[in-house]
Amino acid sequence: MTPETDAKTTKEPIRRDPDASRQRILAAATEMFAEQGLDGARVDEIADRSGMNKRMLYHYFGNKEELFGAVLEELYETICRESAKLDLGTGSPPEAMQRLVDFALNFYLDNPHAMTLLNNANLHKARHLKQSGRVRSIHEPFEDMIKALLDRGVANGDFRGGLNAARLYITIVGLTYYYLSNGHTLSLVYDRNLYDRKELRAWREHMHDVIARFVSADQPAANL
Amino acid sequence: MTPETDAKTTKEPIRRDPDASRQRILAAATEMFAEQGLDGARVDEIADRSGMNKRMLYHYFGNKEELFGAVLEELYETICRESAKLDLGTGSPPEAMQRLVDFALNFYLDNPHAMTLLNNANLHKARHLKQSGRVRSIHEPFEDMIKALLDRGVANGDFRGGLNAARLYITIVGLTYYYLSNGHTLSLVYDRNLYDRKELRAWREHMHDVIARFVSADQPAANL
DNA sequence: GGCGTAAGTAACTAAATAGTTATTTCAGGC
DNA sequence: GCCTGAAATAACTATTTAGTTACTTACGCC
Repeated sequence: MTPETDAKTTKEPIRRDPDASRQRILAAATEMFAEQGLDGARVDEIADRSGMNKRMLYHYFGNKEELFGAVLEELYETICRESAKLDLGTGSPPEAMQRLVDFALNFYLDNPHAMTLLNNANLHKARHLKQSGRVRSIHEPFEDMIKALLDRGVANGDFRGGLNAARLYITIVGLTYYYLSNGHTLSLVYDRNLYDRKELRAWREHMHDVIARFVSADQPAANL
Repeated sequence: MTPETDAKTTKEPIRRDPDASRQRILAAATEMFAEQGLDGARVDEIADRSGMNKRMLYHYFGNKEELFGAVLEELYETICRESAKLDLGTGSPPEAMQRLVDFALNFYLDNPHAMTLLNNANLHKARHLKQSGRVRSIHEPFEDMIKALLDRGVANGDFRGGLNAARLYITIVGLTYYYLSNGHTLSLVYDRNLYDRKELRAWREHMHDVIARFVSADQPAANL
């Protein structure tokens, strides 16, 4: 017999890396919860996909629900990190507004996970996020950036006054989110694939149009 | 002993009513699926809530998935039935457009079930609806009604030309749906209750504003 | 009025599932 | 170098769950 037949002697020591392990579980959980929802996701499969033992999942996160909460928190951090990259202070206000619209659309196109996760959070009335408290503070800088853009546009004469940053943002994301998140049922209703390139490009232009008309300074009425 | 002690003699015959039974199961299932999602809903609880034996659920609908499909089909029928009540042919075009916006908002306010059900349908890429085929034809008359309104508005000089009915409708519902469906997480982000009366009234007005500006005929530019 | 079929019931089952137990193995501080 | 606590494993369990089986009961038709 070769020495290899004895498992104990051949097995090299298992390298430990708590941070990486936690991250791998979180990544696998994000994927699973996004695909199947909170109730549809299986703890055993999350463990399998992460390559970790199921026990570790309980070790790091407590239970399935708390793991879901951790996934949601990480999602908000990602949204925050991505939106921080956006610079709305340069370029003309209308052009910066276009970039804001594109940012929202691109973000949800690149992170389709985000929508199913948020839908699940809302199905459960956001109770997994309520204890976190960080959600609000994470959003604030972004809100401020939009306010500054609106102010700049008004000063410039491009935008009308009295616009509300929060409502504007909800409007932009609403147009993005509903189209992408409900695209499967909408594609059935309208009998065409709303996810194909052409349709997406048309929707992007449509969003630009809706938002531009909404924020633009009122045209001076003729002959008054 | 009174005759009542013998269960057999006291028990009055169980009245049978297949249509009503089917309907009661469907109603209970709609409620459960809306509250908990497809995977979160429990077949036993649907049976309990409907007051029917679980076996009947399989008798009428085959299995849990097909039951969910039936719930979704009924939902589309409800949407169709409700939208048929809407008359967009009377009143001025801008006023009729306001009624269309109000209709969408009121519908989802009155049927919050609809959103969680549709979200679940989309989580599963609408596969429960794909065989149904009826979805598209159900929507058509509504689409035609919006087209007619747009034509009327253009003829009138109230609306600009070249507007697309489907895109307009997706826009209106998008604004409604995202606000209501993601209201729990949004309420956390903005630290106020988006479902309260005042906020809802403000959002309704905001929607009117966005849509009015989107469809309105371009103001004639001054001095040209 | 009786007979076949559809409506309805209760008790069961096999598989799946979240969470545990008991135990071993590594890593870093002293 | 050894000792303690954290990291990791495998096997287990108590429930839950979708779906069934075997049976009974009402209804409509002739």
